This record gives sequence, C-alpha cells and structure tokens, in this order.
Amino acid sequence: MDTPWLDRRQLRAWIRLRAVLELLPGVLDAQLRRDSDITEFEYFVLAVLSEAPERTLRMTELAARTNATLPRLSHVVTRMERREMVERFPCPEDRRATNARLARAGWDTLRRAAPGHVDAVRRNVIDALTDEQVDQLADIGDALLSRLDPSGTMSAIYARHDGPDEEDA
Amino acid sequence: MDTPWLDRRQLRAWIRLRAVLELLPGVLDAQLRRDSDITEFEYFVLAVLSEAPERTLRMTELAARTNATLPRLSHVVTRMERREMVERFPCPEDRRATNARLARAGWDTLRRAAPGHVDAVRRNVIDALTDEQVDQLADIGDALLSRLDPSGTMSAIYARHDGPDEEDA
DNA sequence: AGATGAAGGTTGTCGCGACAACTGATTCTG
DNA sequence: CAGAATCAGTTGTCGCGACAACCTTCATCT
Repeated sequence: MDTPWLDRRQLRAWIRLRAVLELLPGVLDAQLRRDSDITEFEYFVLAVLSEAPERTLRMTELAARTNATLPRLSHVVTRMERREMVERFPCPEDRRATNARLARAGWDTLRRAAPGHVDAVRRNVIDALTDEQVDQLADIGDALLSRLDPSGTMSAIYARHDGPDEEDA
Repeated sequence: MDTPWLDRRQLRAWIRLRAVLELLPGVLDAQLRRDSDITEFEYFVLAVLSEAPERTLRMTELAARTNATLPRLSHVVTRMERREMVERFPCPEDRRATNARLARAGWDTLRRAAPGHVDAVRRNVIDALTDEQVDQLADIGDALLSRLDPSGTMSAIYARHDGPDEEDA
C-alpha cells in the first residue's frame, strides 16, 4: 500500500487500457445480440463446448475455461437450456457433477454467428493493429494473466494445441 | 462479412485480450467495493470531477469523459447524490443542462480510496509488464480506441496536458 | 463406520447497465 | 416567428452477474 503514484507513461497506458475495457465488450456484445440474439459470453460457451470431446464438459471445467464463476455459468446454462442450445445431464463418474453438452440448436447458432463475430473482432481489434502489435498484445496478455489467472485455465488452452481455433468450431 | 478466420497469432492475441477483458474489471471493482464501498466506475467519476475546473462538469461532458451513456451516468449520479458525494444543479447558461459537482464526501472518499486503488492497478497491470511493454500497451490502446472511440473523448484527456493525473486528485 | 470437511452445483436476492420512452429547452428553417 | 428537428437529461423496465445460502456427494481421519 506504500506504492507510489503512477508516472505519466504508466498512467497513459492505464487510461487507455481502462477505456478499452469499458468500450470493447459492449461493442462486441451488441453485435452478437443484434445479429444472433446471443451474448458474447454465450457465444464463447458455445465455442468452448464445440471443441471439447463429445462436445461435452463438466460445469466446473466449462466455468474455468470460460472464466466464469459457477453460479454465473449455472444461470447462463439454464437460459441456454431453455433455448435448447445445450443439454445438462448428470455425470456418471461423479454423482455430484453435471455435464453440459452442446445441442443441435446451439451448434447451428454458433455456426451462423461465427462469421459476423469474427468480422467484428477483426474490425475492432485485429485490423487496428500492426502484425507486430498483435504479437506484443499477446505477450502483454500473457503477462497480465499471470497475475489475474495464475492457474492459466482460460488462456492456456488455445496456445498449446494445433487443433481447431475458437472461431473454427 | 467476407473476412477470413483469424490465424493462430491473431487468435492468440484475441484470446488473451478476451480473458483480460473478463477478469480485470472484476478484480479492480472488488477491491474498491471491499475497501471503499464504491465501484470502479464511481471512483473514475470522482477522479474526473476532481480534475475539472470548479470540480464541476456538465452531465454530457462527464458522460463523455467517463465513457458512459447518459442514462447510465444519470443513474450513477443519482446514487452518488444520495450519498452526498456529488451535487447536481441546473446550468445557468443552458437551461436544458445539468451540472454535477464534486461534494465533500466524494472528495474524502476519493482521497481515501486512491492509494489502495493505485496499488491494485499496479499489482495487476503495471508491475506485470516491462517498461517497454507499458509503452507498447499505450500505443495498442491508442490504436484500438481509434476504432472504438473515434472522437477520442475518453482517452485523449490525460495524454495532452501536463496537469494532475487521474490518481493524483 | 461416523463424523468432519471439502468439492460440485443450484437457487434466491440484489444492484447495476442497456435500451426505449418521455419531458423540456433550444436551434434551425421557410 | 411558428413549427420541426435536435439537444440535454431523466425515468422505467428488463436481463445479467455477484454474492451468499443451501443441498448433495465424495474424500479423510480416527
């Protein structure tokens, strides 16, 4: 708590980051709501499930990968279940656990939503940066997540394997 | 809409950024709620007001600088007014307009909250990065905001003048 | 085995932000 | 200078996420 104020360069970076934090989620969310009637978080849930073996994950694991709390995920899955985008069924190996599986309507939604969403990410993020900055951003993200998410559940996934990408489901 | 998928490097950057977007706001918000009983957004409102001439800004201008919509700001100011952190009074020059002024309790709250908040920003952001990365992040932020906030109301402020910093109020 | 504690989920309540609808003041236009 | 469009704000409704409380089921310890 005895840390000094931020200097001008640090402040400049922080103010910018703060603005991005405030603006970007809303922009991406609005696009998906408008065009596909799902939230960005729901999109991500669909995308993560679509890559999992059997398109199925336990709630806890899904929560970790989407970086949600369990209560939040539970609520979201309840809503998605009503729209038949996912199914819940008890886990055979552990009777405490619940599995979530991508259902037909969810897969269709994901496929239809993907192009527009990727396009939005491109327009608002990727295309604004040079190739060099894209790499810098990835490294900066790594550094920040080492503090925010030490276990690395969320970000590590896509870095490791050579398999399908998030948007590729 | 005919844009291609993201390649691996782009995807890596995007996944990281997305994770940061999901995690960082909650962390900072939780610290301020716990230690000072205000949200991060309220903190920012207080900080912006504290730097304005007469510690007063019109609602529209305050909304622009904090990057909130007017309805959102109006609700927030209503709550803060109840806690006597800010005051609202009609603008003499334009009878449509309302001014918001930092009140005593708001100033006290800001002063007490600042060290802990700065510390949190430091621990979770600044200290995780090299000096070089801090500058890179600022440039990346600029680039992103050129798409997200073309008018530059939010981020430009602190870049221009030599005056007091956000945290310096 | 029985108790204790931990893990995995669900549900309820509350607060905040988005969006739409509205009021009142001001500027523009013919 | 009357009417239309615009600007500045406020208010109401709704949906989502945070947090806390709770219920099972599994793991441990003795």
